[in-house]
Amino acid sequence: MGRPFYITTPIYYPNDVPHIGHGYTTVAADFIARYHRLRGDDVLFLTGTDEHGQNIQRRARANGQDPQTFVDEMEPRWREVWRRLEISHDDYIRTTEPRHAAAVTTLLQAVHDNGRDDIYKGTYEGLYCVSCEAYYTEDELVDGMCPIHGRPVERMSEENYFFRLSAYAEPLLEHYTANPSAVQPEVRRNEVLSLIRGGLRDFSISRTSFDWGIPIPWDPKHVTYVWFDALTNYITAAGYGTDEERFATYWPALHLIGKDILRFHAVYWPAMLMAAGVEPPRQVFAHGFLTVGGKKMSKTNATGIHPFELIDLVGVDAYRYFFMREIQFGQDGSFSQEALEERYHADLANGLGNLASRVLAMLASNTEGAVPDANDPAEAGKLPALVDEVVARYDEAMERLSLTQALAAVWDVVGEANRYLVDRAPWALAKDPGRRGEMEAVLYASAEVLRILAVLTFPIMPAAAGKLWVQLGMEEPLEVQRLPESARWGGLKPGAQTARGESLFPRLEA
RNA sequence: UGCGGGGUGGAGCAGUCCGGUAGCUCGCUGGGCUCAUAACCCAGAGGUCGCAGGUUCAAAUCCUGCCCCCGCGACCA
Repeated sequence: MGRPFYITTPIYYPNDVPHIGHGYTTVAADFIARYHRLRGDDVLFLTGTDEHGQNIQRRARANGQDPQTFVDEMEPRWREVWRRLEISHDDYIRTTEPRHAAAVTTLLQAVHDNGRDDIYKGTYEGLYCVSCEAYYTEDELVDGMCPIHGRPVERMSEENYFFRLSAYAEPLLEHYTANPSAVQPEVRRNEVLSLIRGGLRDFSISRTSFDWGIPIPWDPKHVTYVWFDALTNYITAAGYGTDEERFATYWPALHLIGKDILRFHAVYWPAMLMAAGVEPPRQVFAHGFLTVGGKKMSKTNATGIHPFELIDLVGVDAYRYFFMREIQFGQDGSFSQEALEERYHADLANGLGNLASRVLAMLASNTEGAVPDANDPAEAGKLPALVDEVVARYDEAMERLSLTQALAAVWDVVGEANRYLVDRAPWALAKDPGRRGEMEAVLYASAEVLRILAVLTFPIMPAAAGKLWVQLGMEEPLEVQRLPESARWGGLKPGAQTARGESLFPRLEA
């Protein structure tokens, strides 16, 4: 097994409707995970659902269901989305699983017992609706009334356990000073540092006002509240509290998140782990948000687009490619169907797809589809050197999570391959029997570059890369290819039988 | 009011940290090619880098002030 690499997405709320924002995070994580597998790393890629809390309990009740039945019914919609987006997670966690209760219990107990009194009893105050048996925040109220029952809420207080976050400002600052890459990109790191310097308040980690959650081990009248439950999923899946060997192998993780939950991942979470004597995450990377029509995507302004709408339009490969290529990973970016279609045509149909089409067509008409025995890098123009350089740039960009740059590098090869064809004009060479050898060398180089492109695009476009791989007559599965070996010039075997097959990216009909 | 992001050719963006010929994609104009998904290749037009000062031999890039747009302060990536 190779070097361990653990990557996570946030866990999603079962009752949310999946939209392209959720898809964005998860596709990015999948791209990174697949890339690391291509490098030969021992990857653990985790996603899942966050199924506890008063919100779930409230909604289940409104549905006349018990919470477990409710989440059991809602949760499969998420797996369906991930299945259609070709998400290759190795593990899928539901916070209602027994292994998660075990990890949360172990973590809480470890913090509780750390000898520094980091968990203590305090009083929580809030606005309470007796009918819902739940607290609301000021903003959730409608005209000062409970949004569900329309009845007045009461200011109530209850005893809660609190986590002494305030004690961790210094340790966190030290950690982030010693590990500048632990929060990225740079803007987010600065944000976190100023947040910490601005002072940290202890936060409440338990509730007695509802019971849909994991009991506090030393005081089971209390259930664990939000963050101590949700964030812990990342170590649960790595084996914390159940499989120490697995945990030692994979932890610490790279957490991919949206910038909205930065504070919890970069402040609360590492502090919780420090308090329990567990190593903080290796890196928290917060990407930007998608905007639609200049506005942040949200349910309220009806800009929440379901991934299936777009998959049906351009296919899953183009879907995945578009978001990673169009939007500088880490920054906000706008989505529009026009941009999606434009990039589909420019990069995929006219770019890679058409390149494959012209090369395979020339092989079909000139060598009956067989790869000519004519590997001669000297006849391959700039391609072999460019491929080497691009693979290096690709690696370097992926390491920095500059996903957009990594893809741009790969498309430099597509551009050069198209120029190479015009330059060497194999269709003209084919008319001159005396230049048969030269034509074969050019066709070999053209097909070889396609083979390498299939390897490089596999992490972002697994289905299309696989199709191209088969069209090139490759026998070994694409899944077992490894970088950098598989990107070395000359891997295409003479005599292999290529086939034109269907277009990789047919033009969209207007 | 507070915090954060942004204002660069028609559109969308990179470059700003570590000053020194303003770059990419799309679109547009002209030409080439005809293997290919009316695709591909070449050339060209088009920008006083939000505004005003300042520092400097030199500023999109550093400093000061101002204007405009957007997001956050919601258990929505």
